[in-house]
Amino acid sequence: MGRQPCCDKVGLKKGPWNAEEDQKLVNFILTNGQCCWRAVPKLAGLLRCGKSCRLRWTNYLRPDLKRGLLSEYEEKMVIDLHAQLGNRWAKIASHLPGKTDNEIKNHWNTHIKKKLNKMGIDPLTHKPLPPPTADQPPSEAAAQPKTTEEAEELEDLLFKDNEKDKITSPLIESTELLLVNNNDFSIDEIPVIEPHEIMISSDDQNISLTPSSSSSSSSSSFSSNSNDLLEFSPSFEDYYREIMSSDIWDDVVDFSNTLDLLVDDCDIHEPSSRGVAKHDDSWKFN
DNA sequence: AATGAAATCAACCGCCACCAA
DNA sequence: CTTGGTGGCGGTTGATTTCAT
Repeated sequence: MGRQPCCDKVGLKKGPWNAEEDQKLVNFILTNGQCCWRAVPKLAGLLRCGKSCRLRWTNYLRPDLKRGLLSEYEEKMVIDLHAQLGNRWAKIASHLPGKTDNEIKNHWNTHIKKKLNKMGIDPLTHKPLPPPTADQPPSEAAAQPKTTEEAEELEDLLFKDNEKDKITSPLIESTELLLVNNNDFSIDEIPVIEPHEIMISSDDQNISLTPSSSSSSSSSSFSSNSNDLLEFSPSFEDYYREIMSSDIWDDVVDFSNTLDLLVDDCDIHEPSSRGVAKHDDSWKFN
């Protein structure tokens, strides 16, 4: 007698989601909110497991997701948080608005791990890897930094130099706090970024939202030294501030109405002819 | 252009924590 | 306290894409 499956898997669809399924799920959740994932597939008319629906929503369809690669300082945040928390991806993701645990986990495994290895840092312990022995000839994977550039990059990644490139983002201040008092700082004290402080990005442009009045005592304005940050149009900023200041997640129906407004103003590109809704195919707003 | 290798990432699986009965 | 249901998490898989030859 084995473990009872999370749901009746007979006749359930698996694998990649298509645009039609996405739409059904989004429509259902925007109309009814998130409740009882087990019941969602049936009520939404999906031949999916409830777990699969939850995962699809949280990792891909949620409107507050910020898709795309992690920015440089988000990557730094991940490294630093990982040093404190280990593989607690959900916890790490909670400090990076718009990013999912899955995304961060994937990014860690595919990019950051290699990067750290290349720089001679053990991604598990965040300590320098032992120098190669005779039995263990040097490999590229565990090489110590050789060039000045590599050493500088390493330094950047590990936040050793707080004075350099001082960034006034609330995100970075959180990390600086953590570094200044690394020994006794609890990661749970890192302030989760408030909605009005969120920086979101779309495909080709990043959207920088300047908080009207910052809740942070040390940061009165949001700015970044990153050149790819652009001020977004006031209309969107106003819109975004409006929806984020309302209790959208307590009352998803309200958000649905707001989204309708957005949809009215934006072109939604139909998913590509490919059956699988991958990345930007499903819901692309102009 | 063809092919195999490597990289990427969405999705699945199984375990665990929490909560209500 | 025990049990069953549910949601959430982290590890892993495997299909797809990209790169190298």
